[in-house]
Amino acid sequence: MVTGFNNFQPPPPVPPSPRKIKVATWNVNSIRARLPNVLDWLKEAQPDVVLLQELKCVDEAFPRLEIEELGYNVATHGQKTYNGVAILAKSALEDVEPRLPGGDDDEQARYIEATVFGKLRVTSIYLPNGNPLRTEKFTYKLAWMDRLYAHIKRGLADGEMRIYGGDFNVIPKDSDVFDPRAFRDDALLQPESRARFRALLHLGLTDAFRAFNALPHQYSYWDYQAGAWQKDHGLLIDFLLLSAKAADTLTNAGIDKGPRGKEKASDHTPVWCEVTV
DNA sequence: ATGCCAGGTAACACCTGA
Repeated sequence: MVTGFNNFQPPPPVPPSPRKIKVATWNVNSIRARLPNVLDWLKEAQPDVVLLQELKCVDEAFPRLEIEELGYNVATHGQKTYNGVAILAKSALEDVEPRLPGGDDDEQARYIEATVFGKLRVTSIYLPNGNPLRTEKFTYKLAWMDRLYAHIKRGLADGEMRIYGGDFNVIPKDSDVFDPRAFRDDALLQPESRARFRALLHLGLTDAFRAFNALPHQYSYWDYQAGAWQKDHGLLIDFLLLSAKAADTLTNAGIDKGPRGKEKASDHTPVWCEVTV
């Protein structure tokens, strides 16, 4: 409506415009051995949130300063020699929770979650490998997956934006491995492991990569041995699983194979997605 | 059937990984 000269009102403060952010997961196989590769990739790929696994060091030994220098806040849950997970974010990290409930005597550092960008709950998961079969390692894997299922089911009840990312150590389908026969007796391919992974998806989670890429034989891990990388003998075992509210904003996802081809590479490569917060 | 390769720890061999 046209009004007089003196009716001008300043526009209301511009609401913080929706921000598209890149979230990635990467099993680095020792953060100290991988630090140059990780720093190079952070500068190049510019992710806003990074879920790391297999730090292989205690919290005090994590190269916090070098990563903070690139503009990230850091939350770690490490332990000596094995496992260890972290969250990096170009926002505050709120309500950091370093444990998966239900394992009172579980000393393995395989889980950390935090809220980033004030509204997105992210989790870095290093799911147990479970090999060899018919040992307590496999039963531990399945029990851990049962704990994860219960925790995610509770978490999804509030309908908020959540991303559960990490190394799930499950090959969901035969076409997610170069040769399923070679893994017939491997914990990653067992029906019990696969059923539990499917059950997570059936809670209503969206596999970010698979929302954009249905091709078979797309991998996130290649063994160091037997020229697996050169022959593209890989596995798809790293995932970003999004709650419905997060998936509603999902605009892209992919696997960044660049880091796997570098000198001193991790055996895993980053999986990423873009969401809006 | 086993080692292959890589990292960590500890000690110059062994464990774990997937």
